[in-house]
Amino acid sequence: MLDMLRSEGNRVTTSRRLLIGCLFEAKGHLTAEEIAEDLQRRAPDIHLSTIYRNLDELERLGVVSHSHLGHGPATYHLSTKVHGHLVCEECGVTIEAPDEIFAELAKIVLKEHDFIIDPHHFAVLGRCGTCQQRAVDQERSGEAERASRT
Amino acid sequence: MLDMLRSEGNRVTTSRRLLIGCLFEAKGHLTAEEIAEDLQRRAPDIHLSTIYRNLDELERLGVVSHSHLGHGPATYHLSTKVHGHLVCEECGVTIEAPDEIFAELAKIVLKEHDFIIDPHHFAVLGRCGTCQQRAVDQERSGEAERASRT
DNA sequence: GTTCTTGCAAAAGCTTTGCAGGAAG
DNA sequence: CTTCCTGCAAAGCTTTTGCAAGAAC
Repeated sequence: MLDMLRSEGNRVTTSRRLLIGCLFEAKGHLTAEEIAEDLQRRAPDIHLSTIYRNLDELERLGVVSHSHLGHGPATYHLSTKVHGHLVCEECGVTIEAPDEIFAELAKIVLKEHDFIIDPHHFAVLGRCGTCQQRAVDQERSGEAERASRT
Repeated sequence: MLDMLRSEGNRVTTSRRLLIGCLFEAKGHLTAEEIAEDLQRRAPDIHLSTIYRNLDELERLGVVSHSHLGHGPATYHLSTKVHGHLVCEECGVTIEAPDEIFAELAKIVLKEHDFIIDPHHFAVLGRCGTCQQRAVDQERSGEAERASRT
């Protein structure tokens, strides 16, 4: 990947080496801020703006992608690690979903709208099982309360 | 809807009347800024922050929703008008999609992840037919150029 | 040496908040 | 007359940009 940078006329610098290392090791989804904290442990004066610039560059080269998992900052990861996300609007939990779940949607949308979906860029929001259950429970206790008042 | 506001202890004010009117007439997706321009034609000193506050309030009451159609500002509309969106990452065109296209995805996700999706909040990004075609054409002319150089 | 990168500071874009005066009920 | 709303100004958060000093090649 460093060679790839070089061959495009880009320089191989400390911040880029560390950034790429960080992305390789990363388990999940890192925001620019989180990446900054990580890199700054090894090189304290790497600046956030440098990280944004490097992420942009790597994204242009196609090796990095970002996703939006809800309101709040974007998250970055290697393009090789892309996958879909389900994010609960209530508690914010993020579920990583295999791409197969989008197969049918992709097919329909291509046929009906001549549109190729990229199901990774934006998460699919909704409500997780736990929060559904909580909503049901609250509904029930609300009913009980109303009943007890009569 | 004005009665609904009143019954919740909220006041019916000029800005709220105009805001609701604007949302009823609106064809598509309006950003807060666009709503502001519209209302200010009738009441020049309605402030953007007032609009944000009113939209939040109406959203809390469940009559307004917002969606994110890409990078850039959120768009607001009556909850009765929600629908899915396909947005081209390249040219930005927005296609309104009927909800049926999400039926299969919803079913799978519920079964596999006990998760109820809300397919309206975030658009589905991807590439529209026109931009696909353009990419193919460019690829072809690139090939031609490379060939002519040999 | 030339060109690309960086740190810093500042600004941009969208949205939220504190406050004091004003309107709705 | 009490409570809620509003305009304004300011700040918040994420991301981008201009610039001059510095590093990679």
